[in-house]
Amino acid sequence: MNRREQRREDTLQSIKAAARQQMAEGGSVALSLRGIAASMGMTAPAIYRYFPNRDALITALIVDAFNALADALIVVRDAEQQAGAHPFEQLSVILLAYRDWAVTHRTDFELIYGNPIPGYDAPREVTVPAVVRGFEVIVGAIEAGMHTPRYQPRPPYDVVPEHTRAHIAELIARDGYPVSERALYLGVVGWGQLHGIIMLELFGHIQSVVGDVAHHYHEQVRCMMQAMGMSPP
Amino acid sequence: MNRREQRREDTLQSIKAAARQQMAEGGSVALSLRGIAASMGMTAPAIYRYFPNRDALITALIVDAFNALADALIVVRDAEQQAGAHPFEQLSVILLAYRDWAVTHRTDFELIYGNPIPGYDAPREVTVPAVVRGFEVIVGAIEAGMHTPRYQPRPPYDVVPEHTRAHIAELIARDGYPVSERALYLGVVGWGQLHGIIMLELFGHIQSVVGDVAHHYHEQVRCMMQAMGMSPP
DNA sequence: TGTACATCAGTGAACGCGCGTTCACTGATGTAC
DNA sequence: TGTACATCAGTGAACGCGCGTTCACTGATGTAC
Repeated sequence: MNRREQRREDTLQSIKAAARQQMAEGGSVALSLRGIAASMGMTAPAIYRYFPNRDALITALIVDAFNALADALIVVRDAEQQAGAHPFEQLSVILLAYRDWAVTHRTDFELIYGNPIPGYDAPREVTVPAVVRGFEVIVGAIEAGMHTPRYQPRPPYDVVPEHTRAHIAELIARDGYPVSERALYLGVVGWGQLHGIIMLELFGHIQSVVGDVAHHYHEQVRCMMQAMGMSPP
Repeated sequence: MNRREQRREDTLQSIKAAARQQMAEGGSVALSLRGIAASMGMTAPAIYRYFPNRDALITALIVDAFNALADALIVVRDAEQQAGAHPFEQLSVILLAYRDWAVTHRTDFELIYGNPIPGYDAPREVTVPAVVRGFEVIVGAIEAGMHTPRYQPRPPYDVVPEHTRAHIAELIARDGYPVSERALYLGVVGWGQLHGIIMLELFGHIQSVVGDVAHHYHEQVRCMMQAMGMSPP
């Protein structure tokens, strides 16, 4: 990488950083090439040396966000593994990290899980693998924990509803996930439960009811795991 | 109401209908006074006879949406009550109606529960009572059911975590809700769980995992109620 | 090491567009006598 | 019932703004001999 390539890489990262800054201030719709360029002391057409158009920039931001979220989960998972934690302890910490990332990077989280940007269609072949990377961390911990004595199946989460089971089986076969149907099912059920709290928190609908949302979330992770039979030691 | 007043009322409703249509096509950010006027065959300044500015129109749309959602829940609640259904059956049907409204009025749902519109701040004194109206329907059914033998408290949802309990107690005292702490707690917990599924569905993140989302949601309502001790007859 | 040429990041002007909002106005609808 | 006046919905022109994108260009950086 010579000097020119280095500078190009630096500028590219600066553009994305400026874009994130812009989103932080006005939401994901506030993204504008002219605004980004202005905040960098450049002119708008310069951006076109780095991205063919606005949509390409948005796609890059989305992929970055999904990967950053997955990275954050992997980091804590690995740290827990190093420390010899039980998979269910890993899972608990991973789920807390999930919310943590969402609230500390709320703009990125809104970008990937909030309203789609009008006039922009995320190319699924690019985004789906990035989503899966993060989701696999959660499901992996569930799967690992299910093979230990601490997993005590408990109704109603001891069975996978037939209709959903059939669909999940297909998905596992098609994409070759190394997980059981039940682990994937419990993963998506748990994901849905916690995702709701995070969305309500991000958009300010739940604070007035529960007070400290971090506390409430932590409590719900605990309750959910208990209800699913992933009991504490 | 004379002819002029009638026409005024009609036009006002037409403006809001056109606004909803616009949102349906381009998301809540696509809302524009000029666009609305154009779709009605009017000129933009005419809108100012009905709303002092764009924000006032958005506020009206938000309040309408919250109320429409609450109305939808109340309608099914009342129908179930007429039919002599047990409060937990009412609750189940109410929760299904919640998702139903969200997917059939997805634009309105996004407007009230999705990304805030940049540059717009919803006046809380107007929106909060509208939110509460709907939430009360859910909590009311829980409260009623808790006084019947079909409620069998079940861990971990048999206790309200102390920190949250304190906050909820304050809220009940301040606003004078006619419900118990536990009913409100179970309400907000359940709301969070189901809200997540709806948001994931609306933004297309869950279909590829579970297949039929309506079916999955229905199943999760059942599981959640069972886990909370609101068992079937 | 020095020179000629190629590459390419960034500029500045321009395009056509849609936006919210204001203002002075026209013409229809309603009211008072 | 008819007339004079007030009310008010809607128009058309205009404002200043920011947007994505294009184009021909300048000048710095890198490469080949």
